[in-house]
Amino acid sequence: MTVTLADVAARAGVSAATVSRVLNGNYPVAAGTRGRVLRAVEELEYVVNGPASALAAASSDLVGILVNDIADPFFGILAGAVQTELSGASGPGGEKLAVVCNTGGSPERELTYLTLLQRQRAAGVVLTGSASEDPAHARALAAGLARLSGAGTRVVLCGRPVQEAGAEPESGVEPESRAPLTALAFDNRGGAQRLTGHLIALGHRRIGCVAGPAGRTTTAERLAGHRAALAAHGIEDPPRRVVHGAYDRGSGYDAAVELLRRDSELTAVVAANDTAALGVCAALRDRGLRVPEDVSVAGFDDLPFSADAAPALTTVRLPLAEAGARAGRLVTGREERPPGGLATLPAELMVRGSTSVRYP
Amino acid sequence: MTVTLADVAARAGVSAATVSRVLNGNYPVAAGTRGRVLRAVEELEYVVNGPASALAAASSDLVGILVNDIADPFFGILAGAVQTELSGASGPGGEKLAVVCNTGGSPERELTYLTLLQRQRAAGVVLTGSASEDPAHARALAAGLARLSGAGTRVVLCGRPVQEAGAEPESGVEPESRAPLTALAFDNRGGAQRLTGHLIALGHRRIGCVAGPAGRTTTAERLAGHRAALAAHGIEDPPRRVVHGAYDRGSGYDAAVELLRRDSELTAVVAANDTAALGVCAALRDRGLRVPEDVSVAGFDDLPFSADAAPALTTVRLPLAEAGARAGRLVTGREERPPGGLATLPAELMVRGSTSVRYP
DNA sequence: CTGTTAGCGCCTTCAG
DNA sequence: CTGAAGGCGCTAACAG
Repeated sequence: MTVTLADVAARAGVSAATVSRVLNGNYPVAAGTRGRVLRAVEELEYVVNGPASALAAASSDLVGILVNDIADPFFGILAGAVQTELSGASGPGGEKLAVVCNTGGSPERELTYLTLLQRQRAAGVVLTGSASEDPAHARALAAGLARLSGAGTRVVLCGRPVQEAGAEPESGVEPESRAPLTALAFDNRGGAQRLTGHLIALGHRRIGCVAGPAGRTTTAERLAGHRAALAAHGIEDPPRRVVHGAYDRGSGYDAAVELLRRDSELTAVVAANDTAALGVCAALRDRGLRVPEDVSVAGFDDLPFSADAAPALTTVRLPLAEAGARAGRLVTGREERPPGGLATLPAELMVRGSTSVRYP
Repeated sequence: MTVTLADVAARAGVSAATVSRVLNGNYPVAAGTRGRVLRAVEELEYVVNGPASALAAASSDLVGILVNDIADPFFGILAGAVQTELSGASGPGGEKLAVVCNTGGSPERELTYLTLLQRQRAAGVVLTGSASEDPAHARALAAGLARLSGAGTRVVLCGRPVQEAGAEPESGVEPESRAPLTALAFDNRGGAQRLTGHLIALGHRRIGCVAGPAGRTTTAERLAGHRAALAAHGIEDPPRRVVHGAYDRGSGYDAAVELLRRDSELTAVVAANDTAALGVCAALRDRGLRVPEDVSVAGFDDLPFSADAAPALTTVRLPLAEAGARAGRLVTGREERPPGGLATLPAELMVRGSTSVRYP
């Protein structure tokens, strides 16, 4: 019914082995033979059976990309950049397919997807975004990644701390068989510190913080940077100035309302990301406060729409496209892993209209 | 080395077939036996070999999603919604994996991905976004989709016209073997017509149009709606009032500059989508024109950030999440296909601050 | 309910 | 440079 390698071989008057060789181009074949085979492929509209070759060759051309939420441009940009590099991978193994897995930030789903990808014998996996800080999950994740590595899958962390990278699940495992992890981290801490430092320089002292979801590494890193800036200037930082929330507009809105309820004298707010920052702005406006005249607001990530918000958002730019592209090259083995397996990508302060000197 | 079904069977003291049966849960197995098998699976950390089972069962659990650009929230939302439904597919075949393919709007890449997905024996494919209007590509695409359908892959068009749906590549093909295509279309034409109608009702007569990329179905549909509204009111529509461009901010900016160069008396501009509309706004601002006092601007799609732009964008809301979710259910066979295989989703006019009555 | 028996379609030594 | 043969790991009839 469906045409197979054997059909092509018969049509071309050669053996199946020869057809396989011209198709994979990994072995010398006479030009004439190759031509006949290729013609037969065309005529029969033959399409390789991926599962069959994956089984025989013990390798597939799937690459998994784990993201919190593909609808969020932060991850969309990252995933798109990875994907672009995958399709450019004409080298060893040719075109790879990107399997995008939405974890929704759930550690359980993260593990589930890791297993699913291992089941597919994925050639590589890129984990993006923040990780859970829960030790049990960190351990389970490290074990899962070790199993993948052990199976020959390349693992790249992108925009994640390296906590997993160092995990050594079992001694006694032959090191050669384990591809080492590679990590691309963002300088969240430094970026946050510069951002809050910028607000302090503008005269702000009562700075509210809409932190990201609790228990996640990215949240912790950015919060640490924020606090470091405050501490460096001897500014007190009572716990009531920090509210945790998700990375969406509604959370930003609610968090801002809560922060104002706790302290109506705030003159600035740093948000978990740009989307939340827009929610903060909306909440302020709804309460009759102007941005930045009454309250300065800052975001994080510098997503494309941030420059078009009104006022344009002061934020911290993360090199998402570069990070994704690099992760894509690393996971396909087209780029050498950085020394130590870890590279930190810069976070650049972008000063725009949503922050200004404190007026009162 | 790597643990197989046979290992699990040995450990549990049963045959490989039995292990397969408990794992797939598609055949009765005694509770006790099942327990022993499951324990063995745990102990051995056994993970099914996807390619092997796909080969034997002649089916995989991969679903392809073709998008123009996953970094664009329009597609991110769509893809995310599809994906969410896939992981909820615990029914027949269980969890499906989403393979996201960025075509960049290139018909060639579209065909390439279709072949790649056919090679993987994908369980289904969802094609999103606009299609090329070129007849040759339309034909090639129809042929490709027919091949997929013929191989048992479910095909769903989402936010696409049905031109492909009717294609009959070869007579003589047994109809039963071809799963029929299903299409979910947006009412682009109606939405555009209402949008331009809204501007006309506000007194605008010289309305510039930043249309999407030329030669694409979505562009054509929206432009047709725009023109229908103008025609309905007897407003002339010289060609110079329309400029084509991509769906990004820069294109919107450039197009606006060009439109103003051609006619500095414009009082309104409708853009290809929200992102381009923000570019239009930026261009107007840079030339000292206020939105909406001097020029009204409208977008399309109603992406999340549109409400936070300044001024908030008047636009047309497309039910992206609903469409994606439905496509996900259709492609996994969890929802009946609509009568005739085609459903049209409504496009709702959202009036906000970026459009106002024409101030002469 | 469970074991046995054949392949699924391709890759990969090993000869020639 | 090409062909023949075996097996990758699993599923799907058949028997029992």
